Amino acid sequence: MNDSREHPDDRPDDTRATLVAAARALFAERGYDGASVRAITSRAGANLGAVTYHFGSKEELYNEVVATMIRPMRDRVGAVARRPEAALDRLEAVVEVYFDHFSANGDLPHFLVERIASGQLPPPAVLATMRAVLQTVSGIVAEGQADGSIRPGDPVLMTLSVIAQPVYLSLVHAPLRTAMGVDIASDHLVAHARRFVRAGLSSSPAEAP
Amino acid sequence: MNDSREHPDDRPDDTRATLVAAARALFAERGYDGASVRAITSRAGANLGAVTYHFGSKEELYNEVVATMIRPMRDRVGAVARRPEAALDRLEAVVEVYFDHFSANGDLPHFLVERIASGQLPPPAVLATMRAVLQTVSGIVAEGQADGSIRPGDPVLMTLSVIAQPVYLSLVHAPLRTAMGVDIASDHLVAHARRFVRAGLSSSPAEAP
DNA sequence: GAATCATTCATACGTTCGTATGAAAACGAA
DNA sequence: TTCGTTTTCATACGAACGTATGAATGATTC
Repeated sequence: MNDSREHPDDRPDDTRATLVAAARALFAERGYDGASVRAITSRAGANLGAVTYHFGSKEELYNEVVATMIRPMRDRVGAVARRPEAALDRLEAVVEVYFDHFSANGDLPHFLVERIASGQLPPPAVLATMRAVLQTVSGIVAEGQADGSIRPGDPVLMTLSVIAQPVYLSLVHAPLRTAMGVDIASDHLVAHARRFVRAGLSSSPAEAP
Repeated sequence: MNDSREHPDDRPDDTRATLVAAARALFAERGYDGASVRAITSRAGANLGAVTYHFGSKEELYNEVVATMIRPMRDRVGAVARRPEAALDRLEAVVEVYFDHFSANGDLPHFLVERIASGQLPPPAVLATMRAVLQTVSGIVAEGQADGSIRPGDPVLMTLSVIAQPVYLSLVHAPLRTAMGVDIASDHLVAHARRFVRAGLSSSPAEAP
C-alpha cells in the first residue's frame, strides 16, 4: 500500500537528506535510543552503513537533525526582534513564532528537552539557540522596561517564563489529547499564551485586543 | 573511599527500597535507556536478578520510582487547594509547592517529561498526577474568576500556563548554569514565578508584595 | 576506455542489554 | 530440627545494538 521508503523516487545523492528526514521522524517517535540505525536506514531505503558513511555516527546524525529543525526558528526569532514595534508586541510575536514553528515541526519540542530529561546536555544546536534567544528576548524585555511598558524584574527570568509557554504547552498538547481527553485547538492555545505572556510582563492591566 | 552501595548497613529485606533509591538516581542521571539493570543493581549492592524478582521488570521498577517521587506532591497540591485563602494566593502556593518538591527531588522534572520527549506516554503515576492537578488547579482558577480576582479565560489553559512555570524553569535550571553560565538562585526563581503567575492571571495590576 | 573517486552494499564483530533459570542460602513456623 | 517459603546468587540465553570492513557498483575526469 504505502512505500516504506521516505522518497520512492529519490534522485541519486540525496541519500543524506533522506536519512535526515527518516531520522527526524523516528527520533521523534521513539526517542534517541529507541530509534535504531537499522530502523532509520531501512525507513530511508538506504543501506545500514549509510549513517556511518554520511555522518560518521548516529550521534552526529542526531545533531544534524536537530540543527536542521531548529536553525530556521532561531533566525525567525531574530527577525521578529528587529521589528520596529512595541516591546510587548514583539514578545507576543516571539511566542507566536515558537508556536508556529512547532506547528510546522510538531516534533521539535521533543528534541528541545529530550537530552535534558535524560540528564545530559542538549545537542549543540539547541544550546546555541537557547543562548541566542535568551540574549535577544531579554534585550526586548529590557527595552520594554526602559520605556515603562514592562514591569521591573530580571529580564532573563522573564525570558524563561515567556519561552516556557510555547515549549511546555506544545509538549503536553499531544498527551493531553490522547491520554487525558483534553483537546485544545491550536489557535486557542496560541491566543491564550500571548495573552498570558503579555499580562505576566505588562506594567499596566491588560488592554482589550 | 565511598561504598559503592546505596546503604552500607542495610537491614535484610529492604533490598526493594534500596533498589528504588539507586534506580531513581540512575534514571535521573542517564535516562531510562541509559540506566541499565546491571548498573542499578550494582549501585544498590544487590544481585542482577533482584529487579526481576522484586518488580517483575525494569519498566515496573521505573513506574515505581516515578510513583514514589510524585505521589507526595500530588497530595501537597491537594492540601494547598483546600486552604481558605484567596484564589490567587492558593495558586501562588501551588507554584511554590512545585518548586519546593522539585528542590527536594531535583530529578523529578526529568521524569515528568522524559517519556513525552521520547514520543511515548508518561508513566501512569505522572498521568494520574496531571489529571488530579489539572482538575484541582482549574477549580481554583474558576473560583477566582467567579469572585472577579482572576481575568476571564479557559481555566484549563490557565492551569497549564501556571504549571509550565515550575516545570520548565526547574528543567532548564541545571543546563543553564552548567552549559550557559546563567546561575539563578532558587529563591529568586520561585519569587519570580509567583509574581509572573499572579500577574498573568490577575484581573487587576499586580500590587506590591 | 582507463583511472580515479564517491557511494552503496552485504556481512561480520564485539558489546551490551533485559530477562530466564535453577541452585544456594536465609528465614520463619512447627 | 525440619519443613516450606522467601530471597539471593552465579550464570546463561537470545536478541538488538552501533560500528567496521572490504568488495561491488556508479559516476567523473582525463
